[in-house]
Order: sequence, then structure tokens, then C-alpha cells
Amino acid sequence: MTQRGSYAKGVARREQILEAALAVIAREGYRAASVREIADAVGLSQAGLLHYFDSKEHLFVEILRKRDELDLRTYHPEGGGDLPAAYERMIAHNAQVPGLVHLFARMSVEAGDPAHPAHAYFADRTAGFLDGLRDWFQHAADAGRMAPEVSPATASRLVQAAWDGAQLQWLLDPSVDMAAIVRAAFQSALTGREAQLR
Amino acid sequence: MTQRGSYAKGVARREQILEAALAVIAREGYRAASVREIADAVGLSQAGLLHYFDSKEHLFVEILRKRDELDLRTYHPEGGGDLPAAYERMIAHNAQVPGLVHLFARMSVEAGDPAHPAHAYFADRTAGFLDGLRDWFQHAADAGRMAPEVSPATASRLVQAAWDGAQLQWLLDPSVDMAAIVRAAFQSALTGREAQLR
DNA sequence: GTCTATACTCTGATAGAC
DNA sequence: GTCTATCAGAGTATAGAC
Repeated sequence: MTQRGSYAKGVARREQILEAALAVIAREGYRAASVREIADAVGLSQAGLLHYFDSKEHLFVEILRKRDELDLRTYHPEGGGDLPAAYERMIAHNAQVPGLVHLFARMSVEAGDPAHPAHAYFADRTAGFLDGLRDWFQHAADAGRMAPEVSPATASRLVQAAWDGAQLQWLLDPSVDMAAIVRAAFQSALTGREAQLR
Repeated sequence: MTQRGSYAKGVARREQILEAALAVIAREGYRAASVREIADAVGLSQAGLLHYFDSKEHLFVEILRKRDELDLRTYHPEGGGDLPAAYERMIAHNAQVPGLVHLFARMSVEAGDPAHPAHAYFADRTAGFLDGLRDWFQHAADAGRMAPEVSPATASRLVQAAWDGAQLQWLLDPSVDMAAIVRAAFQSALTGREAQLR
């Protein structure tokens, strides 16, 4: 009884909608990333769906948030373990859901406008990723596994940019190996790189 | 008299339109990257402008092509000289024209769809850049300046991805140093990196 | 070659009934 | 909470006059 019934129900429904939306876009591809398609898929009218969100853009940001939540829970190690391996798993998964990658890319471009509802989401997300990366590289440096002339900050930026850029290249040509690109970015800052970059 | 008058005039007008469009978007920003804005800027009606292009999408592809043409002429060395320095100049220039970077990013996402008019443009452009990069890294390898375990192909992909990704990050946060990210990507494959990555 | 005018499509937003 | 119905707006494409 910590939540009023109707409120809790609304929240639950919202979550359920987001998960359903995620599933459709994953399954049907980028075409399904429109308000009408999602409404159909979750069994609501367009107006019924928008009842739960401030606008189309807000809906899509929430979809991406939910995706992050699920992905982090599924693929991310506890307490900053093997970050490159976690990234690899996420990327391998992404390669199965081009619709979501496309939606993410579209939104990240649109979010360039500071007034866009997704702007804060991407700013926070980027900051979060960079924090995790910097910590990881710092640990690598402390363990002597890092080229001393490479700062964790720059290495982190490079990994992040490589990931985003690899997605763009992959959307254009699915034969592109996203994981290899990100792996290369990681290794760029590390010592003992023999036989790793190919 | 190698060209018929009216045809040559049409072509010339087209080039002139593209250069004017480029100038407006560079000056006015991403907002100006719409058919109506460009029509106004070049002193034509919307229909008048579209008379020269098959569609809106084709118009924008041609704008990007023209930009490449001018940028390559201005910033690119003859015969594959100092590629990183050329990139650096281009990136410094890009940082002055956010509207064009934004347009480019938008188009590169939309071009993910193989049916999109920009698809071939981006495929060709990527292939061209990768060729140039691979040649350059190959020369570096021949000169013994490259970590032997790094293939020119992977290094090229990484540089390309880093550039694209850096642009996305920069659009989101203009304090991001695009040049530093691309520089880091270049150096990742090279030996003698002391005091270069920061 | 260029314009005016219009038609059309898509899609998001809103009002109001149930 | 959800629907139907309608509106509003953006923006492209086209027809046809000059």
C-alpha cells in the first residue's frame, strides 16, 4: 500500500507499453518506429498510446531508456568488471536488432538540438558511459596495462566515438564488424597489444 | 562550344545553387537545411528550386557532394601526403559549420535504408575514405612506423568510425574536441606514440 | 526556366464521448 | 483509460500559366 492503485497501474501499463514497443521495433525493424505502428502493436489507438506520454519524442526517449535499463541489466557486469567483454556482448546483441540501432542513431542526431526532448537523455547517457570508461581505463593504468602517454579521458572519448561511428557504418553496410572497431579502440590505449588488433 | 548553350547554363545554374545552399547552411545553421529556406536563399521559389533536382533528398545529396568536392580541393593534400594533417584541417573547418555537420549526420542515418537516394553516396564516400586511409597506413607500415599487429584495414575503420562518432558527440556537446578523438584513432595504430595521446 | 497555386500525404495533437 | 473523430501543420510534388 505504498502506492495508490490507479497510479501504480498507470506506471505498470507504461512499462508494459515500453517493453512491447521495444519488442516490435526489434522484431519489425525501423519501420515500426512510429507512433501508429507502436500503437497497433501494443493494442492501443494512437490517442490511447499518447495518453501515456507527453509527445512522440518523449515516447521514443522512454523507449531508449527502457532499452538501456534492460541491456545494462542483461549485459553489464556488476561493479565494473570486464568492460570490453560487456561491450562486446551488447554489440553482438545490437547486431540482432537493426531497428533499435537505427532509432538510436536517428534520435542521437535529432538530440543535437538542445531544445529536443532527447537532448538531456543523450547528455546523461554519454556522461555515464564516459565515467565508466574512465574508471576502467584508470584501473588499467594503475595495473600498468596502459600506455602511459594515453589519458583515460581521451581513450574513453575514442571508445565512445568508435562505438557510435561503428553503428553508423554498420547501418550503411551490415557486413561491417562493429565489435572489431570498438575492440580496436579499447586496445589502442593498452599495452601488450600483440596479436589483438587485426 | 563543346556544350550546348542551354544545357551548359542549366548545369552552371545548378552548381551555383548548390554553392549558395552550402553557404546558407554554413551561415544560418541546420534550420536552413530545408527546401524552403534554400529556395529563399538562392532566390527561387520552392518549385523553381526543385526544377533542378529529382527530389528533396536528391538535392541534399548533391549539396553534400558539392561540399566534399570543395573540401577535398581545399584541405586535402595532393597524392596522399600528410593525411592526419589534412583531416585535422577539415575537422577544424567543420567545427565552424555546425549546420553542415548536422545535415551530414542526419543524412548518414537516413541513408541506412538502402532505398534512400543518399545510400549510394555514403557507400561510395566511405569506400573512398577507407581506400585513402588504407593506403596511408600501408605506407606507414612500410616505413616501419606501424605496430605490426595492427592491420591497415582495421585501423582505417577505426579512424572512420571515430570521425563519425566524434561528430555526433560534438553535435551534442560542442566542447568535445573532435580533432583530438580522430588524432587518437590515428595514433592508436602507430608506434612512437610517446607524448602524443593526451 | 520560373512562378503561382494547389493538391496530397503523412503524422502528431486534441476534443469529447463512453 | 481508451476510443473515435477531427484538426492542424509541415512539407513535398505537380499542374499549368507566363
